[in-house]
Amino acid sequence: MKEVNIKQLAKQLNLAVSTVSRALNDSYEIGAETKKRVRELARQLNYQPNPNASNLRKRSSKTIAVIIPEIANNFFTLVIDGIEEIAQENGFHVLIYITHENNAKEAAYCNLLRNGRVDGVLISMSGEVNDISHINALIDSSIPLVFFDRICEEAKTPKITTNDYQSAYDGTLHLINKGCTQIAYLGISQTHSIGKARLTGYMDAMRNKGLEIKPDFIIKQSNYPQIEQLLSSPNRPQAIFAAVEQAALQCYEVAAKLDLNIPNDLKVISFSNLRTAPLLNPSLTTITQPAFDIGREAAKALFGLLKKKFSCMENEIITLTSTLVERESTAG
Amino acid sequence: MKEVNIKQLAKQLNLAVSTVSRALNDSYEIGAETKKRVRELARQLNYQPNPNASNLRKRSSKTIAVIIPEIANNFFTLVIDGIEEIAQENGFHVLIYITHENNAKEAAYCNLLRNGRVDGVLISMSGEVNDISHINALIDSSIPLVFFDRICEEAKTPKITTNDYQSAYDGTLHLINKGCTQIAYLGISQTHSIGKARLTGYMDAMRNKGLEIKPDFIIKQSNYPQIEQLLSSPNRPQAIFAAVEQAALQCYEVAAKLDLNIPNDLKVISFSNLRTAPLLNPSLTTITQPAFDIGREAAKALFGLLKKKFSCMENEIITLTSTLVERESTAG
DNA sequence: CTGTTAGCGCGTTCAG
DNA sequence: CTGAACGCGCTAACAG
Repeated sequence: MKEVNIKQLAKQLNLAVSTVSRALNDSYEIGAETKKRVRELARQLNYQPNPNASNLRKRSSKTIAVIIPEIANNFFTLVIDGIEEIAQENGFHVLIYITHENNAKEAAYCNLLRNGRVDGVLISMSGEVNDISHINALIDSSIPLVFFDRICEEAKTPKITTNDYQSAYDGTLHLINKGCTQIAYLGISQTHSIGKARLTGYMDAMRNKGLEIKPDFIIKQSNYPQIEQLLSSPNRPQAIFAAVEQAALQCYEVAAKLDLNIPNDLKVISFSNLRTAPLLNPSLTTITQPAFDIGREAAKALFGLLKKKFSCMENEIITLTSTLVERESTAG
Repeated sequence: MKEVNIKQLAKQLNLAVSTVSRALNDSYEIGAETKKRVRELARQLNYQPNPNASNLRKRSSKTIAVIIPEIANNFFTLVIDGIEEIAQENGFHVLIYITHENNAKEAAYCNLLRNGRVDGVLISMSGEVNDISHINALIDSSIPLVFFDRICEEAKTPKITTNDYQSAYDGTLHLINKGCTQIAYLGISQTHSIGKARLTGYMDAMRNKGLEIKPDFIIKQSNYPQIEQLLSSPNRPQAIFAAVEQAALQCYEVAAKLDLNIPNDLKVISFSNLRTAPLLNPSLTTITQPAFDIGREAAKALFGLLKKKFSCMENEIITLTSTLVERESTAG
């Protein structure tokens, strides 16, 4: 109701609007006494500058956008937590856009961000096709951009990622060292960076240990029917390498249906980022990404670009490390 | 780089700025032919109206804010998912603010939102003290507000909540029916609505079944030392009622340290909202809130207010229902 | 140190 | 149906 603006402040103080503006922005050319008076009244009237007017004039919004494929997912949740922390430190606002793995939506959102709504963008790409023209459009509009997790190799801009290849390799090795030779791979999508890296890590580990890679044992787009077929076959795998938590979840559900005991009948290892690890089923071995730090690093990289007024010029890649955790202490 | 604005469009089309503006906004007073020409060029030049200018003029931002105590928490994650879905349908943008249970931050954020940055606010209150002057300030600025989960009883504005009292009551009853008589309560904070409701539900169930409520068994601010003391005592409880997932987590960690077997030595039931339920430890019985729907309902209520141009006038309460899930099928 | 003036990019009168 | 002019609230350039 009472939309108090700078003009009203000026009138009440018998000052010019610009003086008030400068006082509020702590300009060096305003007397201490005046500043005090201005601030006093501003606080009293509960004055809040209109960000639209201010942004329009200053051509900066103190806002960043985070574009992610999904949010009901512990990894992205923790990333946001990290991003928000850094944004908060820098006094920035955070817009969230969820693409639901839909490339068209991703493109639409990028377009909405091309004109002053945000100063920079953090993005983890959707799994759908890889038309990256919307990314390029953003870069052309000189909006600083940082990729995390599901990165776009081609783009000349910073990227934060984890050692997906290596941890997939290690995870597979972990199963092999437990005596498993028949290991199946469950993925979700192969069209994004991490899908490829994880599958390759799995395959290389198998190959280097002289194990056969059965085509039937590789499900790139994990789904119930295929998992059920896989697990109910007489020569089913001894172990599952799940590239995403979702796949492990499906696996557990199918195993329950088929009365398969995990880990006795079937060992499962999965990428998973639950913070509530002790509440996890002890039969599940997990590979956990440093999600919170990924968020922090991505945000830091973006603010680095913003401060240097550089935009998308340098394309360093920061790689963080995941950790493997086995829970069942003394099973058997 | 190429910040294309409406003026440039007008020049290229040999039209007045106002005509272009009207064409883009599909005004009835513009000819079909002109509209087509304008849109053609706009698309071609990848024109995107500057939202700051537009918002300033229209006094509306097509943006809502979501203020939550934390995000590394499945409940809030799912709520955001629901909110984002409805926001997306309405073409709105979503700003996220995390207070980390800090009332001062909550107040600061509310103040930032008082002047045109957003058209409405969805909030779940921090657990700290209950100074709600910032809430009232928001309402005074006639910014529509909707509470969810951790509501503020006093505020005259819509509230979305779950049947916390009843499900805490039922959960406690569940433990009692399993033969437990010594049941401890672990909470986090009593200063918000759900803390009170859940504790009351627990107490009423105990009382109605004629069971003693031991003060030692009620830990309002769950923490490791107190849980450890509780569980290592010779007359420790037979069961734990955890009002939040975090408390259950602490409980599992302490139990592991003390070599207590769950559920044989200790039964645990907890409010918890993991979507990946099958990956949960089967010994944990959970009460799950319809988080996604809470988000959707809250957002719908807010958009209802926005459309009617009402702001905070009606204060209906929508109550959704949680579900209790026991996992261990045939333990014993 | 302070006031005056001129836009930022857009939507919206008011004329034609 | 279209154009010219004004102003949203604020900051920046130019005076004094």
